[in-house]
Amino acid sequence: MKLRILLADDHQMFREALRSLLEKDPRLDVAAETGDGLEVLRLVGEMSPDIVCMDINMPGMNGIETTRQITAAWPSVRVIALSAFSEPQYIQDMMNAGAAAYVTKAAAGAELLRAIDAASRDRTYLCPDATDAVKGILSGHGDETKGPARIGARERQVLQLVAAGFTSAQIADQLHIAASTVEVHRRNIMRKLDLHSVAGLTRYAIRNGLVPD
Amino acid sequence: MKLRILLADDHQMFREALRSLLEKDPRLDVAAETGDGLEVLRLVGEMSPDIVCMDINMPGMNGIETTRQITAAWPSVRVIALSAFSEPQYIQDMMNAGAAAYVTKAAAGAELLRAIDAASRDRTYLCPDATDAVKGILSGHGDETKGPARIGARERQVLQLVAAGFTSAQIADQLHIAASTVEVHRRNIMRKLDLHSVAGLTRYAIRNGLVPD
DNA sequence: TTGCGACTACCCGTTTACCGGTAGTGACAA
DNA sequence: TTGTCACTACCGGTAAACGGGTAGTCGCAA
Repeated sequence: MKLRILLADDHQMFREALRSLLEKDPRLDVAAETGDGLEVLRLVGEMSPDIVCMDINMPGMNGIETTRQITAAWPSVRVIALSAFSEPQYIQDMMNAGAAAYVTKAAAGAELLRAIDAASRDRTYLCPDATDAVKGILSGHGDETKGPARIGARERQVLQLVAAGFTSAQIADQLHIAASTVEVHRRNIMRKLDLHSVAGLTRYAIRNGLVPD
Repeated sequence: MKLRILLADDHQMFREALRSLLEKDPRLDVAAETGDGLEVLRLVGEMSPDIVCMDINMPGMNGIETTRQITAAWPSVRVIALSAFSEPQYIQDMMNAGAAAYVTKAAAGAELLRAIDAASRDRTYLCPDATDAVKGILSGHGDETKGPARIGARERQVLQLVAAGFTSAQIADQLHIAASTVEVHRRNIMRKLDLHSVAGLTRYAIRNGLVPD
C-alpha cells in the first residue's frame, strides 16, 4: 500500500521536479499537486491523501493557515512543512498549526524522505536546519504556545489595519476608539509576539493570512 | 552526444529534484550541481558544461554577477536563468548579463526543456511569465502614471532591510553609509512606488520576494 | 560636451511609532 | 466574591519615520 502524497507549492517546476524525485521511491505515490492554498483544501477533502507536503508561500491561502484548517478538519492527514525558510518564527507557526514535520528546501532530498517516513509513523521530524534554528528559542524561554490564540479579537483587528498601512489615528477613526487605545493594542501585540516594528507586524499578519499579500 | 548541464541553485532539494526531472530526458546529462556562486565559476572552468541553469539568489556570488562573469570568460557556455521572480528588472539584468534564456520556477518543467533546446541552438528564449512581465515595460514606455517603478540596486537593498524590520540607523551600519542616505533611499522608493508607510514597503517587498514572508 | 539619473550626505521640521506608567469597565471563571 | 483578562482611555517621554530642501560625485547617453 503506497503512501499517497499531495504536493502543495506555488512553483510548478518545483512540484514537477519533486514529483520526479519522490516517485523514484516505490513506496510513494504523488496523487496530486497544486499551487493554490484553497485548492489544497478541496483536494484533501476529495482524495484523502496520507501526507501533504506544504509550502508556506502560496496564493489563495498561505501554508500556515491551510495547515491549520487541514489538521482541524482531517486529523488523520499528516502535513509536512516544506519551506525555503528556516526562521524560528515560521517553524513555530507551522508546528503550532499542526504540521508533523518541517523540512527546508536547502536540505537534502533524503531529509524529506525521513520526514515522510516519520510522519507516516505518527512521529514529528525537524530537519537539521530547523532544529538549529529553534535551539535558540528553546534555551531562551520554555514557555507555552504563543500562536495566534493569544491574540484577542480586537488586537487582531488592529493588527490587520496596522499591516494594511494605516496610522494609529486612522485606525482609531475606523474602529471608533481613541488613538491611544489603538497604540495600547499595538504594544500588547508586539509584547505578545516579541516583535518591535511595523515591518515585523506586517510580516506576521501576512504570514497568518490576516491581510492579503 | 548528451548536453552537459550544470545546476546552480541555493536549495539542495530543488537541485536534486530538478536533476531527477531533467535526467528523464536521455539527451540531457546533469554533470554537476552547486549552491554557491563562486563555486559555479570554478566548476564551469573545470568541466566546461554546455549549459548552466542559474538561480539568482545564491550565496558567494549572486546569479546575475555570476552570469556576467561566465559569459565574459567562457562565451561558448549558455546560461539559462531559472528564477522564482518574474520582475522585469531581474529579467533585464539577467539578459544583459548574457543569459540565453529566462524561465521562472512558476513555469512548467517543459518550459525549461524548451529553454535548454533553444539555448543549445544559440537562440534566446523567455518563458510566458517572463514575456508577459516585459510586455508591461514595452507597452507602457510612453511611461508615467504607473510605470513598473524602476528601483535601483541600492534602493532594493535598502528596501529589503526596511522590510526585514531594521531601523535606518541599523541599515546604515550594515551598508556602511550614513543614516541620512538610507532615509533618502527610503523616501525615493516610497515616491516611486507611491507608498507611504513601512507596512506598505514591507508588503511590496514580500509580494516581490525581496524578503521571506 | 551637456544633461540625466543613481548614489552619496547633510540641513530643517512635523508626524508617528515606540515604550513606560495608571485606571476604569464588563465578562467570566475559580 | 474575588481574581483575571480583554478592552477601553489617558499621561509623558524618547526614538524613529516622514517629507521637504540643497549639493557633490560618478557613469552613461544624447
